[in-house]
Amino acid sequence: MLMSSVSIKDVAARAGVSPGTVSNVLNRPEKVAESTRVRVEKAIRELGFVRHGSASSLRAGHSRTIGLSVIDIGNPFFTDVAAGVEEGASERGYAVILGNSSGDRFKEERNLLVFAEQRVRGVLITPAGASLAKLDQLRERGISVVLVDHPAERPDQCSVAVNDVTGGSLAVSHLLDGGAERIAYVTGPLTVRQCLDRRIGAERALAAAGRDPGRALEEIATDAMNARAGQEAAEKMISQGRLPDAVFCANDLLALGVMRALLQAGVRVPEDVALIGYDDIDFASASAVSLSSVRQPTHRLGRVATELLLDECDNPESHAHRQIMFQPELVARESTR
Amino acid sequence: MLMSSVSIKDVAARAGVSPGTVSNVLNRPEKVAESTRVRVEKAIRELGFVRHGSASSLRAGHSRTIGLSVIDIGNPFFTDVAAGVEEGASERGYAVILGNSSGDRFKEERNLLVFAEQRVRGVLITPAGASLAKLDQLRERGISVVLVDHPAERPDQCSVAVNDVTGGSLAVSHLLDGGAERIAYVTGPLTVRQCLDRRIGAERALAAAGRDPGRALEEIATDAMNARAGQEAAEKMISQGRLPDAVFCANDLLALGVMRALLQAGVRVPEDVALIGYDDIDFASASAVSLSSVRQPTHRLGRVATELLLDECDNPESHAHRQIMFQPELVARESTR
DNA sequence: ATATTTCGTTAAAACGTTTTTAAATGGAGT
DNA sequence: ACTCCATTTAAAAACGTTTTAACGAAATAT
Repeated sequence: MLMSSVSIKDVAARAGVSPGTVSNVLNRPEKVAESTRVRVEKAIRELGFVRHGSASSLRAGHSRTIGLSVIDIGNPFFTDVAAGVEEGASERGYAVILGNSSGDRFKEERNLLVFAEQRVRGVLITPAGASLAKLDQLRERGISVVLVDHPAERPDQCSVAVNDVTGGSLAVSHLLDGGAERIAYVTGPLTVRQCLDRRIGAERALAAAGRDPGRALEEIATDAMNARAGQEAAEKMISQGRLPDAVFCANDLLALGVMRALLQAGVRVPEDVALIGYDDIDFASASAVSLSSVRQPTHRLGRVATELLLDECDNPESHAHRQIMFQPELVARESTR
Repeated sequence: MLMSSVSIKDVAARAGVSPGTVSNVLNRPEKVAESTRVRVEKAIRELGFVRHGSASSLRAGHSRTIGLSVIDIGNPFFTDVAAGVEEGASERGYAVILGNSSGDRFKEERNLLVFAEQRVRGVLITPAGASLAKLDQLRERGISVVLVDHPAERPDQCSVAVNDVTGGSLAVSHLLDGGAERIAYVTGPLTVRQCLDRRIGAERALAAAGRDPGRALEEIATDAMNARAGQEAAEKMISQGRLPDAVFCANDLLALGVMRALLQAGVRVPEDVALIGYDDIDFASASAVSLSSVRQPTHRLGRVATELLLDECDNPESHAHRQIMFQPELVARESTR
């Protein structure tokens, strides 16, 4: 039984070298003679030595952790992103500190504070509140930041996003192709950039088809972007008796909720009302009527963001800031046949 | 613009006190006089001081982070657990380091190593490999461990789980009530305890109904527990032309895959084949035919596990190890009508 | 008045690494 | 044998905090 902590000194003593040499074995193995290296490695194994990350990052000035702040860990979209991040980070030996902001600006700031205290190497964030100023404070502290699913406003920062205007256009063009006249847009708060951009895309598609966005598009904003909110929105539409020809939802969770409410009320999808969501989460194709959606390269989003971040951390001077914009893709299924 | 790092010394200088006093303000505010406290707090605010977590935990001997290792972050079951964990941890000022083992023993051990390096205060883990010995090594290092969704074998460790034997019984009894004669059990690897326990429960239900488990229950094991694996399993059943009356799946993801394959092949659910899953993930009720399932208190699982862990960390001597076992609950929907 | 306690504060020593500087070692060239 | 250089190791100084023991001053008791 190895008690509490065995330090680099114990390893050094056992291997008959100095602590500095052990450190070199750990961090610059090429600098140390083969024979001593194997001796040290043997001692490390025998003593079960584990490097003390705090001591290491205290002295080195930076840790091997990154912070990830997402808006809703319960949403498969963010889960996929998180999986991509975890994959990319762990491959390069970085640990991921997870923060869930729940779209709450206050919680988001608390996450950033925790990240700052932990002296994370960098932060990946899908910004929820207007905390862009806080992010600059992080940068001033030497913590790199990459925006995820949010295009950077300035050229001196990295970001990874998907073109939501295009996505909104794709969705609504598709509905128009199917013959829709009156379209409802069920969305989360319009302060959320994604929701706003997708609406802009929707309006462009309408305009391009010669329709008047003011008349053809009705907007129903909810306070959350989950299935419950979608269901409630649809129930309200139904009880008011003003059903549109088609519904475009700002994400799949909303759409699944809308679908549930419609089917329960005996409204046929897509015959009475066509329905399209956004994100193409795994479950979209398994729903009652398989759900048309707009697919985003979610996992890649997380992966690429992580690679960008770690590149910025590891090669600070050669690093060129990039704003990457992926393109979404229409996935037509039964709900818009 | 505040350059790099302002330390406790800078704060001390500004407030005209010693560094030790600043530390006291941070950690034992009651020990320091009101007047100096406000003076120090003012200096902290003005300088934008953020405590250096690494230095702090180096000296104090423990950090304010916990590690969470889950089997599949893409599975809503684990996502819910993770959300519960994040909630409980952040409320008490702890950061969560996320590790995804993907059911891979090797990745799991790598996660534990990262946790050990970060000197996390404790670890929450849904064990994937047979790394129980590794967990004892962590305990010897003074890192508390709470098993999540896995009952502890020994009384000196904490665990939080849901009774899977009961759950398996509930599911199969329900299928038998619906008139099923031949039942298929679509499961992940039987080395996964949950899968095994649920089968044991299934067999008990059969025995209790006077059936011969050897005849009435056919087992189809897959290598993963996601929708794709379920779909493939069902496709194989269909192509072999040996369809059972009912299918019990070890989780909802498998069940959704099975449902997709069945419906695509023109098999009616539940008329031709009844279907029940496990976990009652959000999407179960939104699927093509709403899915019957066995509900687990997922979010609570994560929350309670975190509370147990932090209690053990904060009150090491008064802490009593507990093995908490929740009871699952049957949720009957269309797929078993 | 002095002795004792209490309270608030400080100085200094850790914590376990990394990094820098200096020293030791050994081999080649003179 | 001697210098010179290259390679490898040793020693010591940081990094920013927490903590212990000691201290002075004020408050209370003798």
